[in-house]
Amino acid sequence: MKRTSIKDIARIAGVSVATVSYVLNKKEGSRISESTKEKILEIAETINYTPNKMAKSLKTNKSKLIGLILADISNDFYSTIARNIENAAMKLGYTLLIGSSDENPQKFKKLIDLFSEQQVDGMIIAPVVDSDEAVEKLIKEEYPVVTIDRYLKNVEIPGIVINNTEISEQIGQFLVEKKFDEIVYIGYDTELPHLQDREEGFNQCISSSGVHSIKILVGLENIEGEVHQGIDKVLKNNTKNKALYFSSNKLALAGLAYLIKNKINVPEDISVIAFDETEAYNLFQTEISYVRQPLQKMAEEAVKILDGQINNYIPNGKKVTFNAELIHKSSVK
Amino acid sequence: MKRTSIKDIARIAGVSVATVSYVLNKKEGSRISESTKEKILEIAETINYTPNKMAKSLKTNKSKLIGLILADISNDFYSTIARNIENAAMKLGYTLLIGSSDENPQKFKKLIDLFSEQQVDGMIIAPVVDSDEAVEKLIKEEYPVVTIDRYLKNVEIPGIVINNTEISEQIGQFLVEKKFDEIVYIGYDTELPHLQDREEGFNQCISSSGVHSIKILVGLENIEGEVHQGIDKVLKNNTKNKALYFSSNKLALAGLAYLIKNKINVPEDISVIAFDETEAYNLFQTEISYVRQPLQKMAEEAVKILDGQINNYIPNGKKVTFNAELIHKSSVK
DNA sequence: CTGAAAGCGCTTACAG
DNA sequence: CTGAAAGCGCTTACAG
Repeated sequence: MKRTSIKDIARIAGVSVATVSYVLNKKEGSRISESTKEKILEIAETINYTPNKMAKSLKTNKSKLIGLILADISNDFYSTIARNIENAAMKLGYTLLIGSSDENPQKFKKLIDLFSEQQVDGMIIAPVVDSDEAVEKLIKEEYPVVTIDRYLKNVEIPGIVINNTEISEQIGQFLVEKKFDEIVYIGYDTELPHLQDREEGFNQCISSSGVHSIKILVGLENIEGEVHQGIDKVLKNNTKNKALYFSSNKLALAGLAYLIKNKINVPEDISVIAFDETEAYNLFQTEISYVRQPLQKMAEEAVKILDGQINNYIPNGKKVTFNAELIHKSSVK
Repeated sequence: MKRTSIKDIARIAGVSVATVSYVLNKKEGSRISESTKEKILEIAETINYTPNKMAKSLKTNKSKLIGLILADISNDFYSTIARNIENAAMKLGYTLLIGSSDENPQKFKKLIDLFSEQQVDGMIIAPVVDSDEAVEKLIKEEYPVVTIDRYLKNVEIPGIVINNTEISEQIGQFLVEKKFDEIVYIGYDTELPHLQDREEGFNQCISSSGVHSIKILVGLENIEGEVHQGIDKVLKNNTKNKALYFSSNKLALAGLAYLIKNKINVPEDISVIAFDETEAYNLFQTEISYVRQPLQKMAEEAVKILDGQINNYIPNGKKVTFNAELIHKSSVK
């Protein structure tokens, strides 16, 4: 695999590499005669010239590469984000490097290092627990970076967030008004701020309502098992009207799978509401009420902000908040 | 964002860049005194040195970048492949560039061009219809490339395939033996060879069996609509025992959503079998019988072959066939 | 044990 | 209208 270079073209055309570079970059400033222009273009075509973006990057200090770090690209939620970011990035001429952190700070840091060594112009990241230091370093180096889905409590960094607390409060309020005897919050036992926000939003409105409520907080190692166990316990007690609020699509998937397997009817036996959208809901016997995040807009904004930082349009980006929306279906009685 | 270079280290340490390079690369050949070695490492640490892989690539002609082109990264099936490839690639020190073709040959070609300009060491691709020319060009340039999921009929190219024809034949055979009065194949109206193989495998065993069978072949523009329409038609006629064979997970998702929405019971009213695994099946009222592809092994092999090509271990890779497996659940009566 | 130098494939002021 | 030259950040034979 021998690649042709600007040099080859120059040699064949009998001109300098500078001339070839000018022609290939269509610079209007220094005009080259039509005849040599044509000749060069033709030669480039016939010898199958592919520009070496790395060499260009080295000189221009712009790679047109963006690094994307998510928790797990095989997760529906993140792959949808990835796809939307891909679209937005491609429109602006960026190519995407992707990596999954698996909620592991070491992996996360490794990806940041890899991406910066690879000279990406910027990164879009979903930071994990204990990644503050790694992200802070990036910020200190003035590396263009924007968060998505998540944020960090102690690091000032531009990013896309949603109204986690408020929407969760809304859900709580909605369930309270429905007069459930027991409202169950299913969430993660985690320090990720955006998830804590969801929990807190829920707490706030529940505690003031006096409705009986419990929480199932699961670890990352055995999500399905703990969700099943938790729901099991809930079902065993004798309260009449119960509602489950799953605070992520992964939890919802685990929970709904358990409900269907055990022939628990929704919403007759128990009501359900879930965070995030997934095509999987369509296979469930009842249409699931869920929280929709405007993922496309969020992705577009993330890329836009990042691009702004890269080109110094925005010297100091702030957080941009999008509003998630509660979509009412029939899974709540 | 000013990045530090080997030069900075050299200047501070009072040595040449060559020496720094040797130390940083831990070359044993030319030994540097322990004292300067330590000094250099220490300086690198304190000035927060990040090696510029692009500059290295330019010199060494190896980027440690792999390009991955799939149909749509937001699709469950492809994102699982992507994740497995990511894991395998990272293990070998590669970073992943990802792009979605959307079954569009122009986009596909665009991605190939982008990736080669970005100097990826090789590509793993799921070629689309009418991409023969673009792929052939790659092959002619001796560009390391391996296909996954799909293959091309008229281009010799190493790749990972599964036994599409045989497994589809098996499914047909299985359904025939179950004595269904009508067996419905739901597939794409497409020229993608691997999908044609599935159709053909089905055809072969059905035609010889004499069982009544019909095919619903849908276009890419309106998958859900056409699947719904097709199933609707099937349900309207009076044959008793019917079975649906969805030849991809996307088709299955569309079909199952329709069945559940219309309260058609599986397998009581109609039996179902589907290609590919997806977590979504877990939300369906009946456990779905499906074809499992060994995606992890396929991804690992793809990366291994590609790595082999990149390093010239394997001068001329062939296709590697994996066997898909029919997982029996309760969706077939 | 260490350095000077060439070169990877580009871009871009500058000179003519 | 075009070219010589410097330089981006590295690596690597070669010389000493």
